Amino acid sequence: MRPQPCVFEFNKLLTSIVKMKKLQLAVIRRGFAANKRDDAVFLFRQMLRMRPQPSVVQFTKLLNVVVKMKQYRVALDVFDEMRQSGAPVDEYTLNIVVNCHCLLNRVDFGFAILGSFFKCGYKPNVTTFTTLIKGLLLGDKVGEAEKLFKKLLRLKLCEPDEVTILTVINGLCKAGHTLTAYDLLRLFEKTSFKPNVKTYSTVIDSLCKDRMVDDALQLLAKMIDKGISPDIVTYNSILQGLCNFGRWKEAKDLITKMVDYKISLNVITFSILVDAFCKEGLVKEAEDVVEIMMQRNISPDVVTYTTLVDGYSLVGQIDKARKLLDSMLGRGLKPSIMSYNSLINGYCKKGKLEEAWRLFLEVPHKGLDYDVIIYTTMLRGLFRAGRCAHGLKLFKDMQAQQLIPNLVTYSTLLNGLCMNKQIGEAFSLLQIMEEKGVNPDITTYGILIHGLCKDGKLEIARNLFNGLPSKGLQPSVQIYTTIIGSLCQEGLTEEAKCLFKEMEKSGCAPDSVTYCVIIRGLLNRNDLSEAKTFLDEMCRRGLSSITLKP
DNA sequence: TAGACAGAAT
Repeated sequence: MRPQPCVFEFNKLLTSIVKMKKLQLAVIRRGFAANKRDDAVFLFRQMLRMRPQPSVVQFTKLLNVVVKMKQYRVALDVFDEMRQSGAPVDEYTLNIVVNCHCLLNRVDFGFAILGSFFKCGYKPNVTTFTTLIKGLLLGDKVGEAEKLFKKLLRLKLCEPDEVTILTVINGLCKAGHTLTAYDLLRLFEKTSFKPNVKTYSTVIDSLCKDRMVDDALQLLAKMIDKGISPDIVTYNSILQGLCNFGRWKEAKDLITKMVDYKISLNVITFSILVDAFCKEGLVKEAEDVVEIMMQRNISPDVVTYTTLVDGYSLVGQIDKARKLLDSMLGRGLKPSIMSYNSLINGYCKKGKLEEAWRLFLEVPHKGLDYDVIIYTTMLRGLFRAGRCAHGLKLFKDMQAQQLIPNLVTYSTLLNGLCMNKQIGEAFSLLQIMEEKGVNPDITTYGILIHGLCKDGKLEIARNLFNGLPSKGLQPSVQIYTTIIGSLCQEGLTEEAKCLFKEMEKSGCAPDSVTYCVIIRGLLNRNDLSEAKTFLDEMCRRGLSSITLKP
């Protein structure tokens, strides 16, 4: 097996900054990656003992390695020990610390470090303030970020640079304020803070992700007008936007254009295409894309293969999914937690629960940490197989592991309970989730309504349904369809027809399933003419009619 | 201190 990233990083650090043979041996003999915090602290203490003492640059490098491994908490622990032991600290070290606090969503602690700057005789610089702005936006504190930015200009605390501008725009986008970011970008165009290609690409990407692909295309035209050439990142964002909304012809044309403009397609470009084909269930085409990229000497990465594993799982080709995942190690790639999730999901869908469970238990032995999603996948699998007690135990286990169940986890669990006719338990759980501050959404209510209807508790389902508007929720097509179907089953076709009309009036367009459900209900009551009216209406609307059993 | 690719709920 190849070295894991953390061991690799530490070894790089050792060879680059710690030249003492004895220390290297000690560290290697001890074995890395047993505990990231301990390893970092151990290395740091060894450095403290070295004579001559390593410089501040070397201590800072150690911190940087820990940060690159995304172990922000560990980096802060090491920093605390550094200070207590009187290790040298400079403005670079302090900026790293500010960044860690921000990435841990504690921008307040980040601001507190400003005091340390002054105490140590340093001045916070443009990096410090840019990092703090990033931290504020990470916590969706848009107003405070704006205030800080203006303060920098007013008090001339530092000169914002290209990174500052990008950080502000990117922070707004990632906090879900794409249109604010867009307006600000247009505003910056008119000032001396000219946005660069990265800044334009960020907004283009965010517009695409927010379903505003046409606006993204317009912004692309505008940046070209201003003489800023889009690069591979810009095009990849647009490509993904087009693929996500089924605009295949434009996606194909974009690729042609990229080739014409001599933009070299990279592993991400191809991964986007693999993903697009897989989501459509076209795994053969996805395989072809992988083949083409290899012919071009572009190696598929963990994401490319994981996407394909997910594609195979989606279409039920579980053996191919397994083989591909197993082949990753041989190719020098370490499957991620997402790779395992996709495969576990595939096994669960195939009903191969034992295999899924075996794989789930293997996760820690692969050097990976469990996350909320993989637990949710496994929970779904267990409940689907009717193993409720096991599922509930796993739900407890995940919380014992400090993993906080989210809306999807609770909804999955509610569905599992409902499908196993444990309606009472489902409602108790609903109360628990609300107490924990997880607010049910329309999907959650859909699950409960569906469960109640399936269990013949139409009255309770209707009450829940009627209460949706007061919760600020608009019933979905599926929910209307569920209730209409249930009414039909009870022979209440008149009521079903009323609800159908009500649904249309509320602006919720019935789909082919809704039509089929009501047509079947009418046929069962031998109301042939009424059924024909609905059938004609359905065809008139261009909805494909799925087979209707007479 | 800088932008683009993958996983869970009816």
